[in-house]
This record gives sequence, C-alpha cells and structure tokens, in this order.
Amino acid sequence: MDTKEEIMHVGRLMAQAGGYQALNFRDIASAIGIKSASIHYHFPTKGDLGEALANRYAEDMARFLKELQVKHEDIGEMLKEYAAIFRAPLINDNRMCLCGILASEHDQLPPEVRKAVNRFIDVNVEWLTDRLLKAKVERSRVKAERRALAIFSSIEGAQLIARGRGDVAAFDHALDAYRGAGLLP
Amino acid sequence: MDTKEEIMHVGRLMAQAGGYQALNFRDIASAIGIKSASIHYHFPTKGDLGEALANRYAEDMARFLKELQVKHEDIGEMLKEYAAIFRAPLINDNRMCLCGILASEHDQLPPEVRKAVNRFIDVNVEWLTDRLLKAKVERSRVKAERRALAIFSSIEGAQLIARGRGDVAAFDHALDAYRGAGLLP
DNA sequence: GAATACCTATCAAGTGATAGATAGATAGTA
DNA sequence: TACTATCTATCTATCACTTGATAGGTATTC
Repeated sequence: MDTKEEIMHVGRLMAQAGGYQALNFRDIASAIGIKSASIHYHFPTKGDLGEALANRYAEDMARFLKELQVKHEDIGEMLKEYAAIFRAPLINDNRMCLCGILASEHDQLPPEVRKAVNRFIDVNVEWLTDRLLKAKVERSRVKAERRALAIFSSIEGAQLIARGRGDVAAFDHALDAYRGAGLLP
Repeated sequence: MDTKEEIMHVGRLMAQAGGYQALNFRDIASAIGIKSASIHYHFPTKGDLGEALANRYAEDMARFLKELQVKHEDIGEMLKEYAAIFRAPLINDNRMCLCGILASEHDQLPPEVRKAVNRFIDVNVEWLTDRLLKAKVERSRVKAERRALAIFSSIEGAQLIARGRGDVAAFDHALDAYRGAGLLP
C-alpha cells in the first residue's frame, strides 16, 4: 500500500471514531511513520483529505451495494446484509458510519466534504428506492424514495444511539423492531 | 437571567449547533458580554459545563414529557407532539438534539458528560416504554422497551440525516414513513 | 472583612499550514 | 555513456491561531 492509501486508510478509521474534528495530520502521520508535513504533499488541505475520504466511502458503498443486489433474491435477506454493513463499525471499536458522524458535524465541514456526505446519502437512498420498487414493496417512486430515506435514517439512528450507549445489542434490537413493525421488509 | 443561566443558554445552543467540540468558552463569553475566564468561576472545567448542559437537557425533557402524557388521550397525537420536539431544533438554525449530537462525539466526551447523555436516552426510552404499555401497543415490558428504543433511535436518525441535508422535509417524510409502516403508533 | 463575581494577563498544548532543504529516481540531451 | 534538469516524496523548522486553564487583582455586596 502506498503512502496516499495508508493516509486514507488510517484517516478513515480516525474519522469513523471521532469525526472530522478528530481527524488530524499529526496522528495520521505518526500512525504510518511519516511527518505531518508530508501529508500536505498528498492532500494540500484537511478539506481535501476529508473530501477524498467521504468520496471514497461513497464509492466503496456503491460498489458493495451493486454486488449485494445480485447476491440476494429476497429483499429481506438483502436488507439484512445491508444492515450488517452499519453494524460492522460498531463492533470495530465502537466506530460509526463515516457519513453519519460527518453529518452530525454538518456546520463545521468545508462545503466539499458536505457535498460528499450528501453523495453518500444519495447512493444509499437511491439504491434502497430501486430495491423497494423492484420487490414491489412500494409502487410509486415518490413513496419508495420516502420509505428509503426513512429506512436509511432509522439505521443511522440506531447506530448513533447504540454507539452512545456503547452497546451493539441496542442496534440489533432496534433493527428487529424496525422489521417487526414492517418499516424494513 | 443571571450569568450562570446565560452561560447555559448560550452554551446549549452552541452545543446543539456544533457539538461538544464547538462549545468554547471564548465564544460563549463574548456572546453574553463577559470574559472567558469568568466562565470558569461558574463552571470550573469544560467538562462541568458539558455535564450541566446535558443534565439540564434531560431534566427539561423529563418535565416536558410529564406534561405531554397528561395533555393527550390518544398516543398517536401524543407522539406527534413528541416528534415535534425533535423537529424544532432543525428549524432553529439546523440544530440537533443536544444528546444526539453528543452521542456522535462519544469518544471525545469526559465520562460525566457521557453519563448525562445516557441519562437523556433513558428518560426518553422509559417514557416511551410506559406510553406503549399504557396504550397497549405492546404488552410485554421487554418488547415495549425495544420498541421504545427503536422509536427513539429512528427519530434521532431522521434528525441527523435531515440535518445532513439541511432539509427539514426529510425529517417529516421519514416520520410519515415510520407512522405509515406502523413503527410509530 | 469575607464572600461574590468579575477582570487582566498569561501559559501550555494542540493544530493546520508553509517555506525551504534534501535524497533519490527519471528523463532529456550532448 | 555521462551530464544535467526536473520531479517525487519526504524531512526540519517554524508560524499563527485556537483553546482550556490558572494566578492574581479588583470592585461590590452582605
């Protein structure tokens, strides 16, 4: 892995743990054994790094979701694996979805990072919308979009609160309740 | 309003906008026309201030919820007004529920603030649990608790994502979808 | 005269950013 | 082939700014 990739790898983990504010050049540098000034060679400003991280995160998600939709016939199974993506960071040192934690820092983000966060939300909502339509859980596009946004929001919320409690079970119980109520197919 | 109350008032608004990290003595001080050092007289450390804010927030919520449950017969109406509490900060300069935004900063919080955040979550979940049981939406306490946590999480999530988009309508649509699906009675 | 509530002045730590140097690789040219 | 120029990737050193905190002074009030 070259330096730029290492910076992004460590940077993502840091941001998932502490948000944009906790992302700092010195810690990243020391984690990979270079000096903080060297990071500016790869990412001139912190905003550039944040933007790259959020964009990469959205791209990775898009790629993963494409795989997911060919892997499962049943939408219920598909969304179980979808939810598992958001469960993973919690058990990995109580981290969060990068874009969830960045969304909470909305006001402090440089515009380009904010845009990338919205791109991530769009990737998810659009994918969910298409799945709901395809599985005929919803018939109108507008309704499917709103349902998709609700599903995404509820999962992010479950993650946020489970993290606040430091208790993954809270995430699982919330997801069960979403399914039980019929919010999630 | 005395100075201590002013500090807490301004401090809460600041924290709701930018989180614990954005809470800073100098900005609070200049907003109310004193010097930052003077805040230490009322709150020796930043942790003390954060703790006081989160505790006060939980107390206010508890008081409000007590009023809410006597005001409404129908649980559906009651929870509509409940949801409106979380809508309010969004239209007030795209702010968040104090404890939602603090939860996202979990790792950076002093332990006493973290505890206060959990107290707020408990206040909400316990109240929702009792409402669900009383309205016989759920019969077992365990199920009611899980449903309550799910409702709370989903509302916090709707707020987080709506804020990320800077779009209150996203909150409204998510809440409509929660109701439509039957997650919210 | 003690307690209250503020002030001035200052510190130490952390952080993003920049300037300028350097070692090594690469490519163009005589 | 040998020389030279440029590029890449890093370093050292340093700056400017923000921020929480503290020491010690000063009115005002009880």
